[in-house]
Amino acid sequence: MFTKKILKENTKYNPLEFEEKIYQYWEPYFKAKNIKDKKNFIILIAPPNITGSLHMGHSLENTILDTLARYQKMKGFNVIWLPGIDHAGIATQNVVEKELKKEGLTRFDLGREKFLKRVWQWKERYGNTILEQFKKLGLSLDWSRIRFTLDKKYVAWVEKAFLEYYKKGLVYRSLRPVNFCPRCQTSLSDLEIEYREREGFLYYLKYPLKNESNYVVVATTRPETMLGDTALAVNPKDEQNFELVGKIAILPFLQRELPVILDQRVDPKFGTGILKVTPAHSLVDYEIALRHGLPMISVIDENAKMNQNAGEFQGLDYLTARQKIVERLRELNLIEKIEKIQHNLPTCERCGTEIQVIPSKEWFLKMKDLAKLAYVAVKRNEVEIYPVKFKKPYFEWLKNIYDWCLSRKIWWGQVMPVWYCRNCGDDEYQVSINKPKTKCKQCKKSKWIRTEEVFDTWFSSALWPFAILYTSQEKKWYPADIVASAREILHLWITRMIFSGKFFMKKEPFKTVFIHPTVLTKEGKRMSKSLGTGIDPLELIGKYGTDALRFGLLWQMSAHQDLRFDERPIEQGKKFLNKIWNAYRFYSIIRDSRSKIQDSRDKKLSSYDKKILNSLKNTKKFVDKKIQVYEFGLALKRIYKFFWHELCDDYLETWKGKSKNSIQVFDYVMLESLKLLHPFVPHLTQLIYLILYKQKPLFAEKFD
RNA sequence: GGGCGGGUAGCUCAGGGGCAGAGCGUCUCGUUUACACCGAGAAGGUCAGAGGUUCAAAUCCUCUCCCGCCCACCA
Repeated sequence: MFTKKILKENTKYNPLEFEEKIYQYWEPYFKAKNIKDKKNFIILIAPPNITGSLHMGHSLENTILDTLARYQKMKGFNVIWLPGIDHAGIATQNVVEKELKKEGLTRFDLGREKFLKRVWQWKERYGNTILEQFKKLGLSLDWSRIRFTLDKKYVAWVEKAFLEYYKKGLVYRSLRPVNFCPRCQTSLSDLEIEYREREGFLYYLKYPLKNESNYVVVATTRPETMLGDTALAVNPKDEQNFELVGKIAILPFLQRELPVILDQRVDPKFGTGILKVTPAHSLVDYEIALRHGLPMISVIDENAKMNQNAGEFQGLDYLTARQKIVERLRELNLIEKIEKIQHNLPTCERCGTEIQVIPSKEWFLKMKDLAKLAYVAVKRNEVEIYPVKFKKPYFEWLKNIYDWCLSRKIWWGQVMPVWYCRNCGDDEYQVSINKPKTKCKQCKKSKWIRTEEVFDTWFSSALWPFAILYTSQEKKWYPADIVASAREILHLWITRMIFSGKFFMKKEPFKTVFIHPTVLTKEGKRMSKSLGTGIDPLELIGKYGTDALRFGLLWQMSAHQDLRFDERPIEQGKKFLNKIWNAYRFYSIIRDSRSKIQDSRDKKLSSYDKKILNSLKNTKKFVDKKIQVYEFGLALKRIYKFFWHELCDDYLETWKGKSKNSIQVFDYVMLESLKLLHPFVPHLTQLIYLILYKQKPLFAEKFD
């Protein structure tokens, strides 16, 4: 199929003509299996979202891993690397909701069941798009084992894990203020919130003091939450306001008595240094309330409207209520001043709606002991985080961790194995995978209905390593040797995998975490679709081919430094491919023109032979050293220099005209160079191998 | 606010106490049978600024200025 004719006739190499064919040729050889006498090298993929489309981050991350995979294969390891995708709760639900919106529908019009059917349809149709795009990167993944986080087996793992946590007393249900998106109608974790800078006002409100003609001035951006105030607080170091401590302020409108307390979370420099404590609608205030035993009074509901505790303002939207309250306070002469300020508004990462903090009954996972497991695993180097500078934020996060809110009130996701009593409501519950046979303690009946709450997506992906690697068939594949990840999911994903693995498997899920560089724009800004600063890797593949893209990315990559993306190295890569192509054309011509017998008589090595052999040896040594520390850029640059300048410009030139070089050395150097190039520019080197050498995958060859 | 990193040739970056480097770009020359997606060569730098340590600083220390990334968050 790939004959010498191709090599002879093409003075230029066109990657677009061959790369797809080469990939098809490889696919059967990507199958993962256990091999006797070979040590495994296991790579854990970061499953992309089913809504995703290939971006530079994926491209870099997986190019690094594929290069490593091929390199390790050629070093003699049995490499295992399985593909998978994540159902990505809110992200996916939002995509389908957007689709519905075009038809003038909301998910509530369809109802839960029909909506979920629709999401599954969407998943069947588009869910594998990103994996198809992964193939375009040339990744050596075993496509016969695609895993999905809502596969039957996977779902079973997640349920089992939750049940196990529950039995050990680590799961609890509690009323607690959570971040809530009134549009998505779901609670959100801190990590799903985006702070957007907006112009707003800082209102200085007067709270009269009990039995005094004086008043206290409190600054707030959200006057409507005052109706839920249960205290005022000042910082213990704040001498100016210290005299207020112990006094009682009176809440306007509702006449509630608010004690003035001390708490270190208060910033004495903000506003007047006095904080109004609203435990139901602020996470910081809730923390203060816990410390001081303050009551929690909710005044805003899940639709961002004022509820029955809001007195005369009940039923108003929170913004309208804010206006009304300010108006009324003005009438009462209880506003000192209003200042314009820039502040960061918490918004829903997915839809941009302003977040409301409201109390909600949610399921929590106690983090104290689990955090310790994760902490110790890295402290003892059971898990190596590289570059090491990421250890510090890792430890800090674990030290200051809060309990993890596991439940979500969206529709798309894995439903929790929780049952509520039909008669008595959600205060009576059972945690069980199947419908419980027990009776409700209250009504003594057995009318259980399953909850509609789903798990936080990250709870499910935290189990990814053993859910995909530790199946009956492939038990030996846990733990993995390496996982690569972007910086921003260190806590969201990596940390949670570590304690999950330690808790359930009693063993770390991977030995090494490589936090790879972030791909920035040429101006050094973040690449982002919404900002329009992203560059589509597929376009670049269409323009230069996959090998060139891989070359360009790796060329720019350093293990420690973020990369400002530049297209020129990709162009350079394409030129390099042509150089390689022509070098082997030349080799083929020379090889054909000399008979083996004639040359094998000459066993003495020329100075050129010695020089190139020495250079090859040094290059290999250098490359090996750099790959071990993930310096793929430096490794590639060394190979480039060796091949282009030392091999082509100097050594090959000595084969023109009469040559006293050894043909054995020539053969050896050309084959070893091809192998050395392969992990970096796989398609081209494979093509040459098929033409000039064997009908075999090049990655099955071992380095000499 | 906390943490991390960067500022070296026109551009992208390497180097990390001992003669300032690479690739791309620019300029000059070269159409000899692998490749013009090429070859030979050249120009181009106060290593952000100031101070210090040292026989010696781009490199180590202190400060200043500028740029960025991640996390937290302003009531």
